[in-house]
Amino acid sequence: MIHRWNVSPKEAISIQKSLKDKLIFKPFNKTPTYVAGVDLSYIDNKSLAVIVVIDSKFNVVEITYHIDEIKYPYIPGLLAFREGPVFLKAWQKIKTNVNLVMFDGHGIAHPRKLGIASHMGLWIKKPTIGIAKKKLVGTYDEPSNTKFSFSYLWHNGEKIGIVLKSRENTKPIFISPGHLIDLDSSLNIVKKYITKYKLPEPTRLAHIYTQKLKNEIIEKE
DNA sequence: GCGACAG
DNA sequence: ATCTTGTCGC
Repeated sequence: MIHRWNVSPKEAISIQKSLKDKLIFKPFNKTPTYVAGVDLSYIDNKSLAVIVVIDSKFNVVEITYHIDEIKYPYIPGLLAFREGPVFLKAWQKIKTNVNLVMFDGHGIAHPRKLGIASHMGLWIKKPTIGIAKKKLVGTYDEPSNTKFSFSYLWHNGEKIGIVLKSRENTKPIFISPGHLIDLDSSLNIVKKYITKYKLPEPTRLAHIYTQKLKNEIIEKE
């Protein structure tokens, strides 16, 4: 336990400010054997977290999930306080030795440099990367319409992420390091997991399974 | 005060 | 995230 989750928005913000300095950024050049993707969906008053683990050939080797009551509202900048607890419970069920985790949301591309990917990285002590579909903070130039062309996301005078055109004729994705990895390594790893779709396989598959599981649960009620 | 605002 | 069918365009 690093801290409590049942906190007010003000307390949450102070927690983020104190955790930010614990982040570590370093090169990650090895080829990961197992990479996990995380995504959530909502059913009535419950949230469903799904973790998909794939190997280097993009084969799914493990899937775990956890359903819990929604205990925190969605507040921009405090996403981890809404989705973090559910993810952590699903994470406890993972048996595979995961080498890196990709999250739906930002890493350090956050007002206090502690988006959900960074925050969760501190909890699980694993390299993490944030993959977001929209920016939260920062400015950038629109990358050209060519696969893998990119530009940097800047905030307060520093490079906090990469805006990548992962596929032609599609809005770019925002990549930022979470924990135990740096910006350049994050881009290289993510590119390796992009096939013909907008999102890298870990996150893309997690999203598919979270929707699939959700529908299976809905028809049974 | 106004606009922005991950999922 | 979620409510929701077809439709335009690469």
